[in-house]
Amino acid sequence: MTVVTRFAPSPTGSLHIGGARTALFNWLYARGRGGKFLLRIEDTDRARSSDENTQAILDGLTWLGLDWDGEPSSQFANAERHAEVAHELLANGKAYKCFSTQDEIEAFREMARAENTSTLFRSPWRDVAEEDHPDAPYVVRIKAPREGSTTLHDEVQGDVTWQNDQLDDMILLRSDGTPVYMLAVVVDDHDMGVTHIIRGDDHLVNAFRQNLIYEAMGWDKPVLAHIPLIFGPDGKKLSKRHGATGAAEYQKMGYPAAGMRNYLARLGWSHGDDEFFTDAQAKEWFDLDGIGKSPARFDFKKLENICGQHIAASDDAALLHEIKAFLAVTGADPLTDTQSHGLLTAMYCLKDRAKTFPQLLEKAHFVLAERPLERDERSDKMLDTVSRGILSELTPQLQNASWDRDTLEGLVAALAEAHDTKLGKLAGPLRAALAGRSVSPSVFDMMLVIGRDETIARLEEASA
RNA sequence: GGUCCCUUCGUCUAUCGGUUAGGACGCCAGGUUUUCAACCUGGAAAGAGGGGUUCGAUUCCCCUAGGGACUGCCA
Repeated sequence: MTVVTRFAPSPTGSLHIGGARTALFNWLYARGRGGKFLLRIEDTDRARSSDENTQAILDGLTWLGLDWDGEPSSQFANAERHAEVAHELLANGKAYKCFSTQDEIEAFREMARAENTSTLFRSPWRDVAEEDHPDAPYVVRIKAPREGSTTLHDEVQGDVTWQNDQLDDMILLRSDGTPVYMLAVVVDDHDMGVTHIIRGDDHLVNAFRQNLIYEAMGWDKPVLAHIPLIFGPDGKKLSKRHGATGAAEYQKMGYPAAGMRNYLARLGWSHGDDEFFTDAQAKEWFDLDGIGKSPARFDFKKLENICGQHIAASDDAALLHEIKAFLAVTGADPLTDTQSHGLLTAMYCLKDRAKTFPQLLEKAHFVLAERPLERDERSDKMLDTVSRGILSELTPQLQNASWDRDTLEGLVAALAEAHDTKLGKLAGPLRAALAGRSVSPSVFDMMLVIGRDETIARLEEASA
């Protein structure tokens, strides 16, 4: 049997970080098994759904590298099919028409709340014969069993048992004939051939409601896996006050997608002691029984650490490509060809010192900037008269030196010795002259990257 | 309120009845060092509480506490 998973976001907002992880789990599960990963936009709430949000979700998934099979489907577009199923249920007596008005139901709930009794609405129309029906608007409700219990097996939560009298006769079709989410999900999942439903555990209770429809239609039930939610650093449900909740925000903060995938995968799932892994390993290792049952808190420190490892392990050209995309989403100026080329050349000494793209770019200033270099305050202080003098001695020596690391190191070391000081004392001013920043790669790496002419030009500029 | 789910170092987690309860991030101390980052060595740090079951419980069961989800003609 081919595995078919799906991610089914509702476009009432952009891609939430929790949703991103749900998508990731579904993607890993399908991709690791040669299965399909489908995307379904649950846009049946016409008032709150928007094309902009749908696009934002697609963009978020694309950024994360979670590619889906086929075209994303629209749940709203399947409304007729959903209604058809409801009518079939109506025809074979598994569902019924309920003429209770919303006001009546609300009045009942208020009373129930006041009396502290169950607010589950029991429709008086459940067993009323067709000929006694009024000519009035009605909703279609499913006939839920009121006795016994139902046990559902969940790959994460284990066996979960629910008393049937806790289930209400949920609405399938609204009084305007449109289908409701609970029906749409089941019909779509069935029609799309979904074999494994991996979703947030806020849907665990819904699984019992949806089970009613599977039972009534006699359909095969998919494997269930309800994964725990992600919390903010304070242990509360992740919300706006925690700062970044949308996937796009992480993209704008400059975290590499591979690092996000790795970190998000480790949040709630584990494979022994493995912390840092590639996509290929994640696909191979990912399994439902490795998913934990308790909610996990989001930890930026660990995210950064993992991201740093991924940046260091990345291919230079791929990194450049991703950095360009990062610049584009933040609205920064695109790199010129010269800058791109320089960044690529310098990548080897940049990528193992940064955890995010902004950090990498900061250290890349020496190769991105052009003369005259504007210096920050700290590096400006480095260039006092004494160090300027020493640097000016270096310039002529560089003129004919062989341009390799050993030679350059030797020259600077000798210069330091001549002035009865250490390399460490010279490195500061040298760095200031070459980068105009106090944070950068090794001074020798910088010289190697920008070359002899530019090095001399910058030194002359600094000692002028 | 009712129903359901969850609970190992600060955080993410390993353990599938017998371990000095392991790893990672973070933190602290020391080392290396050319800034940053990295690296090396060492260290502090956990089974929510209470009952059982068992020769033996972090592990199985129950209760309590805390947290969460659901309880819509939203998804």
